[in-house]
Amino acid sequence: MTRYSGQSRMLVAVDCIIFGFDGEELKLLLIKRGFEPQKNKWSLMGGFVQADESFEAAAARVLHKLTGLEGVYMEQLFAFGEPARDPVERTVSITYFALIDINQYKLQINDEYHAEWIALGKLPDLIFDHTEMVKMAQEKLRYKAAIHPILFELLPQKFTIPQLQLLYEAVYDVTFDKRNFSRKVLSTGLLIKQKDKDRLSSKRGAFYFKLDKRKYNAKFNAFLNFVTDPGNLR
Amino acid sequence: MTRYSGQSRMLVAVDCIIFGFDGEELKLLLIKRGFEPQKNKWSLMGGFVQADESFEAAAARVLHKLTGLEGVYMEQLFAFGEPARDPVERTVSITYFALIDINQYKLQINDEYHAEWIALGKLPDLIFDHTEMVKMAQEKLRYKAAIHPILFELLPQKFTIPQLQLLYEAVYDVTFDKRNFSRKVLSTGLLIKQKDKDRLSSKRGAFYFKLDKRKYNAKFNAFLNFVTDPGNLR
DNA sequence: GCAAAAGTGTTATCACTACACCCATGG
DNA sequence: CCATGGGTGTAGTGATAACACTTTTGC
Repeated sequence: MTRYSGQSRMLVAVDCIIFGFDGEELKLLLIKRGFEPQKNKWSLMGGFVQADESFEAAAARVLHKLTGLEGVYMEQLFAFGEPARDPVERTVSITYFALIDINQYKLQINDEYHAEWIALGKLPDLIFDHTEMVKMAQEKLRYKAAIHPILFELLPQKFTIPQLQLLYEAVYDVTFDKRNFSRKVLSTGLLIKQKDKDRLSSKRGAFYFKLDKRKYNAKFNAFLNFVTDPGNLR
Repeated sequence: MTRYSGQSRMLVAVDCIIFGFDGEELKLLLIKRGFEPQKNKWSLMGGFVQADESFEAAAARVLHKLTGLEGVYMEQLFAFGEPARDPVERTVSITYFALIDINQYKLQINDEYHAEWIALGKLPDLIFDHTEMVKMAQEKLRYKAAIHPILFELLPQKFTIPQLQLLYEAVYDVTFDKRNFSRKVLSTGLLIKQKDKDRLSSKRGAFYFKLDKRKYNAKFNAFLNFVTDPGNLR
């Protein structure tokens, strides 16, 4: 037996929802689509899965092609498969969301795509069902970050507690009490205080911290209940 | 433009991980695969996605064909796409997990498939990557049920609190204190006490409860923290 | 009348919230 | 010397966990 007979075959693509944080806002890395249909419309970065390629490999390849980065935090989000989602022909999209340190990709590695960081609050119309994908990715980010310490993936290796707080506040669109916030993060034991300070954002300067990678891996599942009511979870 | 050129097209299937609870154990509804390769090996119920069919529709169709049921709780689990996962030809599998009231399908609607309920602890070898799918489904069930009241989907409309407790204990493989358990479930306000009792499982009899459907929908996202440490979440 | 499961209440501990002041520094 | 953001402590409240006895009834 070499083939299943009488079944239809479809194109399979991956699309990447790439999050970054610039210290103020959550942003997405979007591109201008390079081919028809909808050429030059805003779009997620994506690509077709090759015949001998896994989804993860395809997503990593696509992300690398755009940013030059490897080893990025990525997670499968959802498989989109409405029959008419791509008007050209039936194409299934396996979506991945990625969290990257925005400082690792401020310069355009590859300007073939005209990529830009765009704040989540100011998204343009996107092609096909990409807006729905983004919405789902944002919900999943909120959901997951309430339970697991994934937001560190959006920060540089060395970061301050006020920076971390700004990030959580941007993700959930709330404000936290800084005393309670710092107590809570520090009580996880995931942070290692550094000797040096960030002197850019204040006169006094704020101590840098690093993630304790060992504990991060060990406690990834124990970091429950970070945000009490993260809104619309799913 | 009528086709994307130079890309390979793949078969797309859905596979259903169908959970049931018989009052003692969590079980899966498995079938004996009806065609080559691996004919007569244990397998999840699945089928190819048709040219004009969405994934959800395909999963619902497959579930209905096996059980005769409609309107079942289903959720997309994960897209499996390793190039060699099906030795015949490249086939992508979009998996769905379903929670059904086992009493709705005790009789074989369709014995074309030789379906059987098999306890999670006693699973046979399954074809392809179906064992991995089951493992992931079980993890997701634990994860999600710790946060949302989905386990009610596994019970009949009328159920008792001791039954519900047995279900949670089976899902997490732990035991709970019955006083704390009943206080906690009742405090959600999701349950409506009935006038009649279940007299089968004890001499005294236990009151039946029903789900308050309105509150269930409203509080679906507020049912956090049911289980304190549900083990390996992801 | 006894075995078997249902049902219920109290106390101690822990985690979370709210809230206000001092510190270090660059200008 | 003052404006700016960094850093810390306490008290009140609510949720959770541990724990034992009484009730009902079929046999």
